[in-house]
Amino acid sequence: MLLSLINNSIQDHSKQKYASQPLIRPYMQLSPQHKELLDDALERSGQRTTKQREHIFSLLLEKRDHPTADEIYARAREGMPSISLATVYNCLETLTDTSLIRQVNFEREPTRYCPNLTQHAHFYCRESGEIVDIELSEKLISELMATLPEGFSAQHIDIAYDGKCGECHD
Amino acid sequence: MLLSLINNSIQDHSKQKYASQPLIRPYMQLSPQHKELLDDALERSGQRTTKQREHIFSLLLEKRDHPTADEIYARAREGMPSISLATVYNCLETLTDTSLIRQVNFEREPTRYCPNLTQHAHFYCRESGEIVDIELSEKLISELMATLPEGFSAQHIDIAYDGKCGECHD
DNA sequence: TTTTCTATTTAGAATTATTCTAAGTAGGCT
DNA sequence: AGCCTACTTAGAATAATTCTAAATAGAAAA
Repeated sequence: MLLSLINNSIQDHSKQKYASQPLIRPYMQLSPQHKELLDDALERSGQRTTKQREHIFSLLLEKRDHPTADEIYARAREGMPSISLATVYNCLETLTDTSLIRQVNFEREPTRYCPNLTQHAHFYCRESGEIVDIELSEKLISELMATLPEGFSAQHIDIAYDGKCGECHD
Repeated sequence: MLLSLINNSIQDHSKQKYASQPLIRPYMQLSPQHKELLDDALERSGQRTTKQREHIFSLLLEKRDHPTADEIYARAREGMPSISLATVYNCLETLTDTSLIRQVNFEREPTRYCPNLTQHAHFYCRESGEIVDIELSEKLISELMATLPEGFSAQHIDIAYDGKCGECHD
């Protein structure tokens, strides 16, 4: 299971036709587990699984950084040159709405996308621009919830640190 | 001291000239304490105190919600009809840079401005749109800091809850 | 299979918050 | 009084995102 997730990013070109066309990066390297996850989530909300949605989802799972829509668009075109930016936005919206990925915002910078669905915060390094996931303990989350006034209930807490990451320290 | 802050919002029209013009809301209701705070902060960073900057600052202190630039622009024009939106943006930037106010962002919505400089989180009510300051204990802040990996240091933590506020609960 | 029907994709226009530009203004300093 | 620079102003420019309308795809019906 763990292995299959890691192998996500390793491609098998062996089944491709002998290329008379220049070799392009094939799309859809989704593991069966992730494919099922995607299909189920889309079906549950009455939407179709499309090549574009699979492609975008697989890109996000493969390279686990926090790309913007533009960056995803650039990566997506490598394996699917005809995809449009509007479709990238549409797919990202669909994946977000079906809780397969989440959006991450820093100040008013372009929205970034993240396939890590565990409760976690983000650390933004001002030096390198790097964004790092910070796991949060259940205890900390419940303390944060307990801080709310009587009668308030939160569906979500968004926590963003900014400063200097380990790499960028003297 | 506390009284003078509260009285901020109460206007004294008595010193105005007998109006041959329609009476407009005068600007600059800054208490001496806040005036000094503003003057000092601006002077320290080599900038001037202007009518516009005083006006914007006083508006933010007077009504302690979390207005957007547009809302501030609308309020500002009541007492200063000739002010421009660009100036509102400029003033807000200056006040932010001199740490007299802070910016608050939710998702990619328009930036909001907040004169509360204590360490606090924001609660955004999806029902009423209300934004409420949530005070955070020192203990909680240091626990959040302690959660960071070795070698990381944060200048700032941005915490935004969203859900239903007390008013909007059944 | 062929047809039908609706969801999806696409290109490009539109929107919107914010920043930039260049010209005018104000007010402290010689 | 005149100069100098910071500030304000109106409007143009920018950039991320959403909208629009036409083309496409692929599931379901016939």
